[in-house]
Order: sequence, then C-alpha cells, then structure tokens
Amino acid sequence: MSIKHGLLALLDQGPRYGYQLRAEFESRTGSTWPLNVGQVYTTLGRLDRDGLAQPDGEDDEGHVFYRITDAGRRELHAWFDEPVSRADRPRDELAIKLAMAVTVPGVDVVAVVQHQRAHTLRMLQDYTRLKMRAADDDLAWQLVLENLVFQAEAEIRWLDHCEARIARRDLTAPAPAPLPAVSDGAPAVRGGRTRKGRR
Amino acid sequence: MSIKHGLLALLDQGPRYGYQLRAEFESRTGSTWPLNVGQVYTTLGRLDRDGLAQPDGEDDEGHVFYRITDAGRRELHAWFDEPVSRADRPRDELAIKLAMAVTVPGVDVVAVVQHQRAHTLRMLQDYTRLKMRAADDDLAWQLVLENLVFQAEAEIRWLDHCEARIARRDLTAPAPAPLPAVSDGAPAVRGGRTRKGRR
DNA sequence: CGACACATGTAACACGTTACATGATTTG
DNA sequence: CAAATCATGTAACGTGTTACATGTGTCG
Repeated sequence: MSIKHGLLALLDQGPRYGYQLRAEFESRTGSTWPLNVGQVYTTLGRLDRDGLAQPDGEDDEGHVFYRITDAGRRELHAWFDEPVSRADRPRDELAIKLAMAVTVPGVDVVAVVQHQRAHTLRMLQDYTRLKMRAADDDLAWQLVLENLVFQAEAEIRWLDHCEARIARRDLTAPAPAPLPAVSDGAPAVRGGRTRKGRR
Repeated sequence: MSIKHGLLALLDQGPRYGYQLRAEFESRTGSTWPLNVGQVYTTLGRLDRDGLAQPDGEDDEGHVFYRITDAGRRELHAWFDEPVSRADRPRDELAIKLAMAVTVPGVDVVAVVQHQRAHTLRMLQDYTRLKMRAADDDLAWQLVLENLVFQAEAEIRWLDHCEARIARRDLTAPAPAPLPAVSDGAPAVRGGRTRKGRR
C-alpha cells in the first residue's frame, strides 16, 4: 500500500518512467528502504489496471512514461487525508516474540531482550551517522531518518522496561527450575466441547 | 513470519489444534492483533510442508492435533536468538506518507500531521484504557500493550518534531503560492542516457 | 573488450486477508 | 427451534520479495 501511494505521489508531480520512479522514491527515503525495480513495474501495471495511472507514451530515448489519472489524484489525496491506523500496520514481530518468550518455558527471555537491545542500539548509531550524510535541504530523508531514530529509542526504552518487568516477575515467582529443555506431552489447556463428525 | 514462529512457540508447549492455537495466540496479544482462523490452518500446512511441525492424530473429540518437530524447535530457538533487524520490518507507511507530503506541492502537510497526531493520541488513550482491563498476571499482554504505548508516544513526539521542522522550512522558503492544485506536464527530473531498442 | 549502470519487464514464490463452505454442539 | 460458538478447511485476491531474461549505453 505504501509503494502504490508513494508512486502515485511521485506521478502527481508529472509523468515519470519506472526506473526514474524507483530512483526518486529511494532518494526520498534515503535508500533506507531500497525498492526493487521489478516491483515498480508490477505496481505501475496494477495502477493502470485500477485506473489510477495510465501509460503516457515514450520519449525520444524510449522511456515508457506513466501519467496519473483523476481517479489516481483522488486516491492520493484520500491517502493524505486519512491517518494511518493501527489496523493498517502489520503485527510487530518483536512484540510477538517477547510475548511468546515470556510464556514459553525454557527460553532465556533476558538474553533475548539484551541481544535485541544491543542490536537496536547499533542501528540507532547507524542512523545518527547517516544523518550527518543527509543534505541540509533534504527534508524528506531527514524526517524518515528521524522517524527511525524515534522508533528505535522507543524500542530501547520498552526493552529496558521489559527487563525490569521480567526481573520483578522472577522475584515473585522464584526458581523456574531449568527443565530438561522441552516439555512435550498432553496439552495443558483444553477447553472445548465434544465434536465427532467432520467434512 | 511472526505468525509462523508464534505458532511454533505455542506448539513447543505441547501439541495443539488449530482453533486452540488461535485462541492462545490472541490471549497473548490481548486480541490486539486478531488472528484469522483460516490463517492458522494454512500456516499449520506450511509448517508441515517445511518439516517444522507434524499432524499428531485426533483426540476422542475429533480435534486435529499438531506437534512440533526437532527442526521446528531449532527454528524456534534460532528465532529467539537472532534479533529482528530493520531489514525484517516492513516499510513504515506513515514515514513514507510524510516524506511524500513534504515533497509534493499542493499538499497541506501540517494538516496531515495534525490529523495523524489526533488519531494516534486517541489510540494511545485506548491503550491506557485497555491496560486497566489486562489481568495483573498476564505479562505477555501487558508487554504488548506497553509496546504499543511506547511506539505511539514516539510517533507523537516525531509528529511534533515534523511540524516544527516544516514550520522552520516554510519560514525560510516563504509563500509556496497556492498553485492551481495540479502541476502536470514535462517531468522536472530527467537524468539518463539514450536508449532505443527494447525487447 | 569487459564491467557496470541504465532500463523494461516476467515468473515464481511467500505471506496475509477476506470470504465462503460445512458441520457439530451449546444455550437461550 | 434459532442463534451463537466451536471447529476444520478451501479459494480468491493483493502485495511484497527474489531471481531471471534481455538489451543499450558508458567508461576504463
């Protein structure tokens, strides 16, 4: 969805061709999210199919241009108007991982948290290093980078918070006793009614 | 990827059947990320195909159980061991939206930022309200909720930051002059070499 | 000439979402 | 009985990722 609308936004500034769109997209996100060229062409195909953009002929150099349609402009401005809601966002893998880690016995949650923390911290340093490379007038790239910085900082704060929480829990419920690694057997939870016939 | 590993983590606690897996998955994420049942079955099929889990017969009530394999356990612990990197994460739609909004003329960026801010603030309030509903001993759900809170707070801070940045830019480069909404025509950017033959 | 960037496309595959089909059991 | 819940699955569709095929122009 982001690519589709991103390309529409670029096309709104005038006809573009595939390779050019990819370059402009990446320049705005500072190649933070590299975009496969193939995807640009398939997305352009879909935009055409959905009536949001149209092929607009080739220039003297053979570049295949696309032009945004009126429907495309409506779609684009609808995108700008409505906020991104949580429902639009994919499940956060890290959150799920920790939710599972604190549940499954035999997992060293604290180690998981600390590995992740170290990794995120390294990424944070990369971002601040990248920020020096970004041109002063390149607002788009700067905002994207700062977004990553803010998110990474929040993640680190959350991880610290998790560690404290887990420590607190492990104090209350003491020795988890290092089991023989795997507990297989009868399921602990089994709510449900009877059922027999199927299909 | 999160679902696959999430189910593996649940299966690591003993054999489960589809419907049960969905219930346990959602209880851990506090139904923050509702999981379609159908997806559980297709994912179980893929786990089977990839040798990470196996059907383990039916019980007297007709429930089709699955069991994690050794390969599945290795995969699961590899997942816990390696941190989720930025490359694993999908592109942030909001970041892309703002990067585009500050670039495309004729878009009221400040309005976009403020709408999003209001929306995220509402979500933040929902989360804190939900947090009161979470049981004291349900650490997994609490951590997930707090993750959402931390992320939302970071987003709001970033949005405020964006607004300040944009205001600063609009001072330097003054009246953007409300153009007739759309600028169509010759592309402004056109780097590239000549090319003629294709296919 | 050979490597590389430019440029357009296709095919295969993985994953997620929604909707649908089917049937049993429980509860009001 | 009717509606809701439990339970298992399939089909269709959208999107994203990777790899491949193909060819031109530039530069060392």
